[in-house]
Amino acid sequence: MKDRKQHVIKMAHQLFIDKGFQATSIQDILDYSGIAKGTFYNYFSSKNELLIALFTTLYKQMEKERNELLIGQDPSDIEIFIKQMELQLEMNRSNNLTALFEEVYVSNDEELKQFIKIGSFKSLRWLYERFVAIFGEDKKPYLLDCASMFMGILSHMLKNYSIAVKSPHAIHLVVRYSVNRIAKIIEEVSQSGEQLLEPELLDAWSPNGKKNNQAFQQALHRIILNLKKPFTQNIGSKKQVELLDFIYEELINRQEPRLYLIDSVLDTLKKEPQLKRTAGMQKLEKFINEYVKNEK
Amino acid sequence: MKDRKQHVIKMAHQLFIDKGFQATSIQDILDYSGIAKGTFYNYFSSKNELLIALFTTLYKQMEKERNELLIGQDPSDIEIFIKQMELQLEMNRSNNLTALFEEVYVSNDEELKQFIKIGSFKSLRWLYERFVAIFGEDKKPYLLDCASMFMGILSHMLKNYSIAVKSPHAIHLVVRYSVNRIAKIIEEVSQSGEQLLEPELLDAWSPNGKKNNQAFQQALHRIILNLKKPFTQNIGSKKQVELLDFIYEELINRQEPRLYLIDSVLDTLKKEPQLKRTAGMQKLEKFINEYVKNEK
DNA sequence: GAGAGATTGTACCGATTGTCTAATTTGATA
DNA sequence: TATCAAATTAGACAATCGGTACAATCTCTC
Repeated sequence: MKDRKQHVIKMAHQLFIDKGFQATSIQDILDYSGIAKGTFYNYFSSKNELLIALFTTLYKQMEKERNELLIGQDPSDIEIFIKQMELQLEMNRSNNLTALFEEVYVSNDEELKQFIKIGSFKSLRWLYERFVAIFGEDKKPYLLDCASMFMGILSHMLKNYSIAVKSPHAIHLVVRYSVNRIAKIIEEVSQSGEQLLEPELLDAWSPNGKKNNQAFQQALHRIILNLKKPFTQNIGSKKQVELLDFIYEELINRQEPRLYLIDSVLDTLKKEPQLKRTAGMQKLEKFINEYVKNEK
Repeated sequence: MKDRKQHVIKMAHQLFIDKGFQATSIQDILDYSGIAKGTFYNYFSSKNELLIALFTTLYKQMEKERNELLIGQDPSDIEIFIKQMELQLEMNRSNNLTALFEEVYVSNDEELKQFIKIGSFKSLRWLYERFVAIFGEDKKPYLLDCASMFMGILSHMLKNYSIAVKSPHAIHLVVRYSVNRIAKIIEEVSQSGEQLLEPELLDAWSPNGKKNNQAFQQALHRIILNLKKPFTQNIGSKKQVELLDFIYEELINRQEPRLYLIDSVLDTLKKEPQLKRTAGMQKLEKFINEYVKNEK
């Protein structure tokens, strides 16, 4: 069951690499992975959901391998950092991730956009924290600027250099070049004192920012409690209570609430006669849209 | 007639800004600009063609205004350059150009992709030439690297700063910050001597670079003439001669040879018994790959 | 072997791009 | 002013796509 779903993801990934995301129709995926349409929509609620599932597996794998490079090593060793960057760029290349990203970045699906935005935010944060470890706490005020610039230098130089030179060492050369540049920039900005982005912004951007807010937690708790009421006496309604608790836990405790899961659970709950079209459910949806998805 | 077409472009532009390119259907454009579907397809062969027409007008306007800022001014004055960058970024912003670019960059339309690629290449070249004027001829070997890095720094910092701070001065601050950084980088790389991109690459990338080369034209002419030989006496073989002439014209006269067309014509020609697997055909293919596609 | 859940195949819906055509309007010329 | 070619219109139409619905079938577990 689980491996079958993974198999579909894998086959779709292959098609996306070959033809691109938009150009791959669902029928292509069905044919290529040998499943029926009904099965597909049993696994994923849409083509975008499949893409999110694909991204998630790739992200996790990348994070795992990237972190393994650090085990037992000195976090301030810049050579380790270079290896990490090379690993990530190499994975991007072999999975055609940059192309997929760009293709999807401006999609019409709000959920997908959010997902990508969170992904790029996370890698910016990771970069910032690595910079702190490498260049020292005293440079902190400038390191978010520098992380952002490093991303820009790296991506642009890699793109242009790859066009110019077909070399298997492109990634290696560009990473080293970019690291040399950013090291000098860090020296320079910490002398001139110029700064654009305060590192505190990371907390504000973080999905946790809102969640650490006391008012947020209380409001959510109140809403969920209210919705659970009709079920608390009825023993047969354990499932609904569990679903509501799940939403609460996911929003409060999970670093990155899986919005697609929450949406799915909301859908399930909305099918419940006792919740369908109630004011409480609408309030919950509006609340999530407002404070978690930052919409409306 | 002409102004009517321009009117459609203008209306579509408005819709693209409001809803995005993908999300705007042709029907939307028809309704909003009050024309019939037939008229639309009389003006543009597709929605992508319309987008290219829109980009073209915006490009021209941007180039015009940007160059006007230089009239009667010192080209090495960095303040003028800053004004030029601000102008371009401001136009990007007000026209939602960056979003449109990204949305379209990975489209499936080869022509559209080529168009965008040429656009970004042109602005890289412009930036390089401005840097030469500002930072001096002696820095030339490093200025293509720096132009590329400047683009990266600028776009990433602007994106992140705009997310962080809703300020009308965002563009102003980010441009100045980026210029300060790149100025120091130029000093630094010209001391360390590190280089990735040779400025000569600009000529190789340029559509005109190779084509203005006398040797290129003569060689191509010789190859094509050679291939036409078997057909010149036979009146029934007009088509093959026309196809060969087409390739020649397309490569020599067209600013951006439509490679997909040429490939298609080559395929057709290769099916011709008199050309199939001949040394001449192979020479032509190799020639095109080498001098036009910059491959192998 | 009975039954629940997963899977299949297929028909169907609505939206979209793009083609085609017959009828009508416009505009320049004689 | 009359004429006629070109431009424009309205809409039917085909093809494709994402997604829904559902009855029939298969698989696995108790």
